[in-house]
Amino acid sequence: MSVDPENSPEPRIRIGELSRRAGVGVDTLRAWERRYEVFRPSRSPGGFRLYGPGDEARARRMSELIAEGHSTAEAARAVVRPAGPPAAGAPAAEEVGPLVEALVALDEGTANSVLDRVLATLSLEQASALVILPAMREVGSRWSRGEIGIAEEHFASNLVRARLLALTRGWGSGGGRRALLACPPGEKHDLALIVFGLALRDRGWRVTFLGADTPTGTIEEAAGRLRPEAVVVAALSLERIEAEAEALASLARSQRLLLAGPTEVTAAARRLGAEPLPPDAVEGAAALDAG
Amino acid sequence: MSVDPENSPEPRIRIGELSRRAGVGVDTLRAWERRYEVFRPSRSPGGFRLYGPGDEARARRMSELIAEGHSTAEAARAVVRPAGPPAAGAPAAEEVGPLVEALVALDEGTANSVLDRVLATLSLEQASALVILPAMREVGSRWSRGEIGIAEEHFASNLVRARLLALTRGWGSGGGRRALLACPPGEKHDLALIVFGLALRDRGWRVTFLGADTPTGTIEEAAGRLRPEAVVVAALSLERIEAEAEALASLARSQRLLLAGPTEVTAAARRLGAEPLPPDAVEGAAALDAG
DNA sequence: AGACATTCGACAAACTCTTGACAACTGGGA
DNA sequence: TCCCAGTTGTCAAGAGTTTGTCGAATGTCT
Repeated sequence: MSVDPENSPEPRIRIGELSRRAGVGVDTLRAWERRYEVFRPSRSPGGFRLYGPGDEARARRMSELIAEGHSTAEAARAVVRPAGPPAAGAPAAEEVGPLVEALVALDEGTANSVLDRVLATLSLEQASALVILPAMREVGSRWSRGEIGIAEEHFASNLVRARLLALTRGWGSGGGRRALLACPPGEKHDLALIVFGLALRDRGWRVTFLGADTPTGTIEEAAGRLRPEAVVVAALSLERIEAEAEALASLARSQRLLLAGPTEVTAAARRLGAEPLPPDAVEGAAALDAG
Repeated sequence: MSVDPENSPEPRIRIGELSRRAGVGVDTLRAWERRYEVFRPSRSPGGFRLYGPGDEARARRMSELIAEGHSTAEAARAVVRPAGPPAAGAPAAEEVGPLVEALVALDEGTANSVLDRVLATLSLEQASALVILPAMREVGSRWSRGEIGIAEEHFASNLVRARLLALTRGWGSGGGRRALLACPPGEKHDLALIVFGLALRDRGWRVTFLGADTPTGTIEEAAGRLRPEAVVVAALSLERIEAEAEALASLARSQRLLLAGPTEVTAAARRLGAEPLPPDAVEGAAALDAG
């Protein structure tokens, strides 16, 4: 799952500017590309390299790793590899703090560069599981502790939602198995559900997304028309499920229904005739795909 | 919105005046037009270029992007939403129907291709005003007539929101005047507000977006911290405003508050100490920028 | 009349391209 | 300790690209 910078509205930069921003010489940048394929810049009509948003992050990360004593080849391997378990957990977790700080400070620029770096370094699934969703959970708990206002929570959700939704182009097309995704009435947190959808998409599924706050009856109607292989309903709090228990049970009789969310939510699944999904969105997608 | 700049009552200026206002040489302006089609000025009977209000913003934004280190060509790519055939009003309106049909059929592929075509043909402002927002209004009214369910409405909002949010990258950065945008509690339709924010961004503003369903008190807190030049609150129904009348009036005492929405909403503005904005999102942005 | 505009072609400064090379450094092995 | 091989940042040369600016001849506006 990669974003191609060609069609991005974001203007690209040439090698000199990248050099200034990242603090790496132009010759070095070209050498890294030639020798390790760290970058794959697009080209201007005349052949000039044009770098996208993630490239500055990659160059910075290279410098960082080299400064920490790794060889250039090693750094390149760490930066270029889309997914890599070795030692990816620790450094990724370090991004959570800065991301949270930027979000609660309503600082769009910083938040976006952290996200650029994270999405450039990690696979989408890792980025979501290790950084983005933990950061949003932290924002949520700061709000429930009264440390920040709803404004900050809204700002953070909207910014992160924008980044994630940008990756959803075409997730409803193709020939794979189809899943219908929605949050029950009253549930406004759809970020984890988006991540879930993206993870499913990566596994070849077709995703139809109804989003937050969707009445159970209309989920059932839509399911009747689309005939998905699975209907996934996600909620953060048990109340939303309890309030709709009857309608969900009815839905479960006509569709394969899966419940996602914290353990108290999924615990209610069997009683309603639904299947529980692991609390982690990415794990959940894997489980659904496997089952 | 001034769809057809030819007939707009807006003052039209010649190249020298634009050069002075935007701080860009006349030769440079002509070169940008010739080489990148950044402008499409109309002409006087004698052949003089006549520029509209958006052109100054475009020129300014070009300078800004170039100062940030982007090449002129890339700045141009980011600034031009390739304007389609002149007088594109009629053909554009023809896209509304197919878009609505695709959306209510939960057909992501078709909906996205219509949007692709529309965004490739028209400026963002035209696409919003002539196609996207009308289509969403049509979806909304079909729902209120009971012809479609909330599922379709949700699907449509989410798909369109994803496309629009993808264009918001960086709208909070830069050096322009800052605006704080939010919908009042209970108001869930933020699409027009996003369009409004994008139109402001095109005019050089910085946008901080709190989104749907934001308590007035937290708007006030955020405004206290960000000190924006304008706070814009948008609602589709008067009820949302009335329910928050007192809080909004209080907000209007400490901030420059503008109300956007249908006429019955903006009619309530003056009573609350706020300023009304035109119902059309793009016109509204132009008005705020001009005032 | 005089300020302001138009087009077209052209130029030069700043930047970037590729290829190939080289010197400084590293980490062993003899 | 010396030497070798691999690694890596930097440089050079010559060609090509990008882009602001200019000149010249001509036309428009008030």
